[in-house]
Amino acid sequence: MNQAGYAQFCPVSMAAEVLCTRWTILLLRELLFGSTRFNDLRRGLARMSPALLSQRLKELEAEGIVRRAPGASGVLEYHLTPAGEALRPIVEAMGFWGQRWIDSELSLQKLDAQLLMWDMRRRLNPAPMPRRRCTIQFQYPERPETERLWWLVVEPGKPVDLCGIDPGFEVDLYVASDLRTMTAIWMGQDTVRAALGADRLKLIGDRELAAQMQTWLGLSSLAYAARPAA
Amino acid sequence: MNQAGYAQFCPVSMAAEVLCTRWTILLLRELLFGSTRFNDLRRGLARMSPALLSQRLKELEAEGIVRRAPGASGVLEYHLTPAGEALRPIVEAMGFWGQRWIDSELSLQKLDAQLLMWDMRRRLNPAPMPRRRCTIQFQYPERPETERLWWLVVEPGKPVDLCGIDPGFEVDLYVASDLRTMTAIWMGQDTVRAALGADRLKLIGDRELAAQMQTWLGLSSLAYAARPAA
DNA sequence: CGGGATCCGTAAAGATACTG
DNA sequence: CAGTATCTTTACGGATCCCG
Repeated sequence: MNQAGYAQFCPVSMAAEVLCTRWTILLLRELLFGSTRFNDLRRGLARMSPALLSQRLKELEAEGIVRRAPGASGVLEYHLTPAGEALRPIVEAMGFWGQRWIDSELSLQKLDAQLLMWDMRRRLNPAPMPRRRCTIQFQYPERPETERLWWLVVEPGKPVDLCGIDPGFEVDLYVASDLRTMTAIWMGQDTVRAALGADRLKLIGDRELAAQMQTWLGLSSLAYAARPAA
Repeated sequence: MNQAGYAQFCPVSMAAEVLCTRWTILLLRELLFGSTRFNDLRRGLARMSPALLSQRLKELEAEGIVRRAPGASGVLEYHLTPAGEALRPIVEAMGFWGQRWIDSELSLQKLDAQLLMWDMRRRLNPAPMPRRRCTIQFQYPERPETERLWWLVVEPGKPVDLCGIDPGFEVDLYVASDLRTMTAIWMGQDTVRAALGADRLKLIGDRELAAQMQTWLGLSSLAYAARPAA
């Protein structure tokens, strides 16, 4: 973006020089939503090359938005500084605008199972689930093999685990739908109940877990801006 | 920015595809601040090529953010649609963030007399001025010739006029300073009184007009987010 | 496996000139 | 006034490789 940027003293211009380069807003979204490690960031930014991710992280560090430091385990972690945390209203405002003014059909043409599952892992609410390990398998039968099957493993006291290959545990609940339906539920444009009723979603297994799905699933943090169906 | 964009259903991603291309945020700033014509937009975007400006306007029109139509005088005008007006919180949030977190020294290294004067023309408040035509000349003696002298002509009932060449009227007030000082005043980081006291600003002419300068000058619409001097 | 660096082809943007 | 046309420079994407 730079070769001296826009050369304007206006603070909008100064901010745009920092924020409006390719992938930067999405990288900040991942950091604001809690990812801290290089390869976790990559999971939310599937089509961003690692070279560019590395470059952007360095730029954000130089601009005082990101701090790079080894975490508890000794592995490098990237955290937002106060200046970076202060960007949250901007990223949220962009999300709300997108929800309100972009045709949801356009969004639903850009399905991404990895991004959806990764975001679900992050927002899943274990509170209404049984106090034991629960394994939930998601099936998207129409997708290519690499993104057809996913497992979420929820264990009390541990972070939720997302697997793309069978973790070997007995499955408590099977969730089957097309990826579009699950994405629409996640974005607040559809509901578990409506999708079940219209046969776009099937739940097989633990009755309790199935009944509570709308609750433990949570929703995208941007879902509450959703436009009511036209 | 595109070759299929980011390929993510997330609304932040959808918004970023629209907003985070070079010059787009600054173009929206100009439209949000009230410019409607191609060459007026160019005045606020000095280093943007007309080819790219034309391209961006077409893109924004295709995205439903800008409407292109002939104005009352028959000349083409660009206006924001409701979807475009809804972007105001985002652009404002970026301005506030820039004011709060970018070192003002960095901003003041990107002085731009044309941008400053054009913004002053837009925000000038004629209310405290005499009820007759007033001509104010600004001098930036250290600048290259093309941006050294500016005239603001304020006439009751007419839009404020900005000239880069002598309009020929008798000057009511001469304002002389370095461009940095006037920009800092405009951004709320300095005041007329302080600059006068420190001899960074000189006012010659109508006493009344000079005394009221801080009032009729107005300030950048982003000035109230200014960080107090360290 | 985490965290990158390198190389090369393509796409976007800048500079400048020109036009209906 | 409201843009095109053309040419050069820069940024980005994608594949591959490296190293602790």
